[in-house]
Order: sequence, then structure tokens, then C-alpha cells
Amino acid sequence: MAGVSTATVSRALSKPETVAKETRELVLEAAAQTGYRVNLAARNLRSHRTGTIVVMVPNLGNPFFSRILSGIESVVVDRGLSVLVVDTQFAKSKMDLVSNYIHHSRADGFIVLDGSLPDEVVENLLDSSPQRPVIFACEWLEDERFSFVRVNNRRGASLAIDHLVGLGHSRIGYINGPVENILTKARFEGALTGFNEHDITIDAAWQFQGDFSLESGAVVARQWFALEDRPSAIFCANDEMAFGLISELNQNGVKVPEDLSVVGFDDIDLSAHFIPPLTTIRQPRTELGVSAAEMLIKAVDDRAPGGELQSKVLPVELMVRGSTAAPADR
Amino acid sequence: MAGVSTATVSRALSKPETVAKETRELVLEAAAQTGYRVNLAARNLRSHRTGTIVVMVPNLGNPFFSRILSGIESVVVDRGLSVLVVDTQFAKSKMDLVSNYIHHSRADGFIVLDGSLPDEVVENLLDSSPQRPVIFACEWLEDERFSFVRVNNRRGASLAIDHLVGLGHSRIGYINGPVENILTKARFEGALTGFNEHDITIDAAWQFQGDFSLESGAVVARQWFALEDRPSAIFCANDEMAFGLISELNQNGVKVPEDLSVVGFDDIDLSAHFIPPLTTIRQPRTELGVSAAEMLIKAVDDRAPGGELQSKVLPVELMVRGSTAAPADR
DNA sequence: CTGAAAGCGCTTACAG
DNA sequence: CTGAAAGCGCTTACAG
Repeated sequence: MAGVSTATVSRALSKPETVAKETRELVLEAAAQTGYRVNLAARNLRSHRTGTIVVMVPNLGNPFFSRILSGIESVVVDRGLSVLVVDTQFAKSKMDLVSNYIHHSRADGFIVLDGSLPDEVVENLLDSSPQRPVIFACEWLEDERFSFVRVNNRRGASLAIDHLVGLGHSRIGYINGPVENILTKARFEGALTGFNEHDITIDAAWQFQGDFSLESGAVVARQWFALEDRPSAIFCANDEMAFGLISELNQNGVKVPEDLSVVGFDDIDLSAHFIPPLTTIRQPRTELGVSAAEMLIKAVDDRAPGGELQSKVLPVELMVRGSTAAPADR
Repeated sequence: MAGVSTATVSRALSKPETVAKETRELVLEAAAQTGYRVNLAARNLRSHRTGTIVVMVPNLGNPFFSRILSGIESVVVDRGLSVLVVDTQFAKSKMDLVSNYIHHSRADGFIVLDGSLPDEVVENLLDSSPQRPVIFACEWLEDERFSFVRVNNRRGASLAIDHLVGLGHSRIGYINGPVENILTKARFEGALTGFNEHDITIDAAWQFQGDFSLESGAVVARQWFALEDRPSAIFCANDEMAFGLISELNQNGVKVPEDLSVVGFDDIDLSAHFIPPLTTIRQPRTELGVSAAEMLIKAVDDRAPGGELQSKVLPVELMVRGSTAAPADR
């Protein structure tokens, strides 16, 4: 219709600058009139690109991750690329699909929000050919071979302890996240740093084990009741456990912050609207997703064979709200 | 390596039953040894399938939708297909991408969680060729040309009113969702049905306008304070508004349920752990996603040209918790 | 700046 | 049950 070859059409559409202005306009007009749309499967087959980013999420149903995903999506789609999601929750049964993504022209790159990926997948990520860039976001691996973006979890945790100590607390408990989790480790280390700086030791009986769920926070509330000697404040490795804890205590007549101060971590949407509003460490989730996507797209565009590793650590912020107060005995 | 043609390899892998057992085993073994993986771009190009389902989500960051997405993902991935997500939030700027998905071999089918899709997209969905099956889930369109799965929103709302009336309330307010939203309409109709059945009229001053957000619930709390004549109970079109309402009331010394009974809708994870635990209408979100995915996969497999429309209405359930009680004056 | 031609890696009628 | 051959719709060196 434009009176040119398919080669020229292809160029006019994909690399307009390589085509004479007049030709280009002819082609674009014809394309508009006929409603032409490229067949992406064909383009991908031929050009060895996919226009797709795979995001591996540990648990899609968790609002924490979905907000990060949202940040990723906004950037990726802006660039005309697509987002393929995989929930790695039951990764073993999905290994085939995942390695298919990795090994065959399914993705131009990967963003991984799961720091507990099975070794097999990790190796696939590194060994695939052609090697695609990978960015870990939020959670990460103790493995120097990957780029990552995360917040300063250690500092967040020590800020939380500083805040409690500043209010006059010295009897402080801690609810840990799932043990193997990298965030759990970093936050616990940060909390220990905070304790050390203030010459406080943490009673082993005041270290509770949770798993980041609301329910595990509620379980800790019952353990807290069973203690003879109770802490006056508890720092929770995430907000959801704080909610579970406060809610269960409340059912039993224990008031926060009058009877117990509670600090969370993450600052999810509901934290500001909980009762009481939760003092917590803010983790900029959307920004985490946006940064990860930008880093990935940069890496994809550069296509550096080995690829230089990138890393970015975003700041956290202490949000002081109603769930913390000076201890009652002070 | 197996000493057969590529055609036979293809058949052994895709349609094993069409190949002799011995040949098949030879091929499979060779494939395993060489670590062969099909190139999906090529397969898709040739077979006019994509192995991909596109899910359009109104707001990925909203935990409500992400849970449905999670249900979809589990089914789709189990079937060896992939999930491509689009956040339709700022759909206008994404129209190109979206119509590309629709018009070109990007997806075998669509699941739409957004009942407020621009008309242009809706027409694209219907006019594309080849026509791909579309399932609306949770939200839907007042358009008989689409399959859908949803819950019985009207019944949910009338159950909520029944519950409040059963406790002795006759002065009942209502917080509406965003006006054009289909869920808003259905729930409001259900509430009206409930009011009619009990011969209760709802004061115009007690109909509040929200937008499903926490903040809008908080705004209603302030409006409630400004009233001279106040309702003794409020039914909220979703849980998040109920949280915002209760939290803001609480800041100002108003206790739920002593001073005001509150019912929500959805039963999100936090509802059972709110203070007080929220009485609400449970909407099975994961199941909604699972059903939508199953319906879609069925439609894709059937490949009926026009395709018979399917529809499914899941039941709701009243969850009685601590946010409702008999009115104080009774 | 443009065209002819090859080819990406599969699948699928068609023959046998 | 299997193979030879065509072709899905593009892109990209290569020539000119």
C-alpha cells in the first residue's frame, strides 16, 4: 500500500531514523489506515527479544508484595514492555515453568522479590544463555553475583529500638520473622545493634518467633500473657505481626500503648488507620518496585554481556504514631 | 540424536499419543539428555497460540485484587500457561499496549477485574480477530455479551441490613462506594432491599459517599460527628472504609460497637484482626480468581467460535464479629 | 536510503 | 506411525 518492501515497513516501524522521512510517513500512514499491528511472536522469534519482564513474587496475595509489583508494572508498561508474574510460593511444582521462562526467550530480564529461591532456580538464573539481567528487590540473596535494590533494614530496626529507648523503655521484646528470611536476619541484627548501643541486653524469653503473619502475632500475644516477667515494649519485624499482637492483646484487656508499646516495620496502608495508629518503620514499597524496574531496563538496554552489578539501598523512616508511649512504671 | 525427523520430535513432545511408544521414548530421552526446551516464541508463531492469559487489574497495589490475582495465577500456572498483568489504573496512557495484547497473539484469553473499562477497550475485546474468550471477575459489565464470575453482592448487602435490624437497629446509615462502580450499585440495591423488607427508610443525611479507601471512611467519621441526629449503625460498602471510619471515630472517643455498630463488606485478611474484629460480608476472593481462571481455560480449550457465555455467582457469608451490637438505647 | 533473500524454531496438513 | 516440505510474520545482514 505504501509501495515499499516489507523490509522498509519493518524499519519504518522499529527504527524510524534509518528510513527517509517521506518513506516513513507513507508507511506510518498506511499502517494507521489498515490498523496494522506487528505480530509480536514473530518479532520475538526473529529478534531474540521478548518485550517481557518476569517478576517472581513470593506471595501474590500479600499486599506488601503487590504494592511493589504495582511500582514495577508502572515503569515496565511505560516502556512498552509487559510483566509476566510468577508466584513462587509453591515453587517446586512450578520449576518447569520457571526454568522455561529462564531458558527460553520468555523474558528479557527478571525481577525477583523472593530471597529464598531454591538453589536450582538461582543457578538457572546465572547459567542461562543468553544470560538475562536479574534484579533482586526488597528481599535479596547473600550472593555477590546479583544486582539488588532494598531498604536499609538494619538501620530501620535500630531506629525502632532507639525510639523505644528514647521513650524510656529498657525492657524490650522482639518478634522475629521466619528464620531463614533475609529480612528477618537484617532486622534482627539491626535490633541487636540498637540494643548494644544502649547497653541493653535482650532476655531470651522476650525473643518471640513469628512468620510475618497476623496469626503469628496473635500467638505471641498469648505467649506474652504466659510470661511472669514481661517486657514493656515489643518491636515486631513487620506490621502484620504487630496487628495480630495488638488485636489479640486488646481482646484480653491489654491496652496499647498504655500497657505495652509496639513498633512495627513496613508501614503498610493500614498502619496509619489501625487502633491505635501504628508506630513503624516506613519502607517505600512503590519506590522499591520502580527502582528495580528502572535498574532492570537499564541492564537490558545496555546488554553488557557479563553486566555490571548494580545495587541501591533506599532509606527508611521512623513513623511515630499512637502505639508507643513511655512505659507505665516511669 | 533419536534418529527421527523434527516433525516426529515435535509430535512426541506436543502430542505424545500420536507417536509410537518406542519412538516417543527415544525422543523424550534424547530431549532430557540434551536439555532441550521448546522455543515458545516459535511455537506460538506457528500454532497461533500464546500460552498466556492477560489479567487486567484496576489497582495492583490493592490487596483486594491481588488476592484474586493469586487465585488466577495458581490455576493458570498449573496448566502450564503464563499470566501477564496490566494495571488498568491509568488505562488511557496504556491503551496502545492493551489493544496490542488484544489484537495480536499476545494472549489466549483475558480475565478482567475492572468493571469500568473504557468503552474503546470493551469494543476491542469484542471485535478482535481471532476473538479471544474474556471473563469478567468480581466486577463486571452491564453488558450481556461477556461471561463473568462474581459474588451475590445484593444478597450480601441485604444480609448485612438483616443482621443490624436483628440486633435492634432501625437507624442505619450507609457508606457508598465510588458512584459509577458496579459493586457500589449492587450493594446499594441490596441494602435498599434490606431496608424495604424491614419497613425502614434511610435518611438521606445518613447516606455517605465514599470511594472504597481508608481515607474516605475517616472522612465519613467527621461527617458523622457533624450530624445532630445520628444513626446507631453504619453499613460500609467495603471493609477498608469501615476501618477508616472506626479508626477515626476511635481517635475521637467514639467506641465501636458501644456507640455505633459497623458492618463491612469483603472480609479481607485484616478484618478478623481489627479492633474490634469487624463484622462483615465474606467474599471468597481466591475462589473468585480460581473460578475465573477455570472458566477461561475451559473457553480457550473449547475454542467455540462465538463461544457460549458462562456465568457463575458465588455465595457470600455474614461473619459476625465484634463491631456490631444492640443499639445503646435499647 | 531501500530491496531481495535468508532464516528465527517450531507445527501441521499432506503423502506414504 | 513417520517424513519432507511449507510457512507462521517478522528482522537483518548484505548489496546496491
